[in-house]
Amino acid sequence: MTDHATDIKTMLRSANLRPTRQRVLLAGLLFGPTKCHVNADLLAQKIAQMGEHMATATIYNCLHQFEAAGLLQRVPSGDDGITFDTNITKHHHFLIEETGELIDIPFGDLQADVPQAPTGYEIESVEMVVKIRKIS
Amino acid sequence: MTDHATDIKTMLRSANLRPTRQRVLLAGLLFGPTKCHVNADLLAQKIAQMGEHMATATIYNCLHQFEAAGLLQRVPSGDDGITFDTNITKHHHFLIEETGELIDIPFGDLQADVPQAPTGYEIESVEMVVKIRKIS
DNA sequence: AAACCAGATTAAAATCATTCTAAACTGCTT
DNA sequence: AAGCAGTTTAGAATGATTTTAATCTGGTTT
Repeated sequence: MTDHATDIKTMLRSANLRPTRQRVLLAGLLFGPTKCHVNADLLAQKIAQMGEHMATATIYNCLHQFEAAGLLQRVPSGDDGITFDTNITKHHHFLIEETGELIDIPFGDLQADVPQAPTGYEIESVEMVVKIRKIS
Repeated sequence: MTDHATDIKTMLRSANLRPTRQRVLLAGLLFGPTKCHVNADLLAQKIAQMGEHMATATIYNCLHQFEAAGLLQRVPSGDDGITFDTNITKHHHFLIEETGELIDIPFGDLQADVPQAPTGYEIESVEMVVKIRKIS
């Protein structure tokens, strides 16, 4: 077994997720060196390209489990369904209007003064989306 | 006809929307003095409470037309469908995690330094959502 | 290494908000 | 009063996500 596969299994076990064939395959696609924004459909396509198969429900299950384990973050998306981000550091996003594509904004580039939460509430997260469009 | 109804018809005409019975009814619910966050379902309920009826498609049609006319803004919502805001001034939102309820944050309370858009793109909007939850 | 079982995967059906369709209606102009 | 473009409508369609209930599998115990 490659070191990479070992790392992934270790990561999954640390998250209290049994390293099943399906979770290892998905984690391999998601947790490489390159950060990316994905949805269930895109992953299904990649899996199909590899000649593999996975039930749609399994893809959703795994994504939600990875999210619960803090390995993924949900990000806002234009209109189309649920999008996850493998970059779990604090950052914001450009959203290209025409295509729905997301681009990370490093956190340092976008400082915001957050107001006090209403009495009795605590702030959970601050998420900024800067919608942009091609200059015509 | 009341002045209020006249105002609404004028508003609709200014937006190049014929003041049909349905649009006047919806506009009456939406464009009162109190700003609010609504979705199609909530409006259907209010209409039912008034003893009126309107096709679901009509509610969606009108909301999209009002949005296109700049009378409404779309706002991010937890998970549940499309939400519109009758407050069309620049402002951000608290989102209560447990309930999905939105609370306006006056723009002045939340200043952000927005980074330059990628080359060839222009900034369309900046939208910030501060997720909060009840202190346990 | 066989048995076992909680947890995982699966195909297919269900859900449900939103959109589409195409037929009937209505505000406005003539 | 007639005519027409624009509206509304009920009901069907869509499509992403979730549920279901049966089957399978990783890991532990014997």
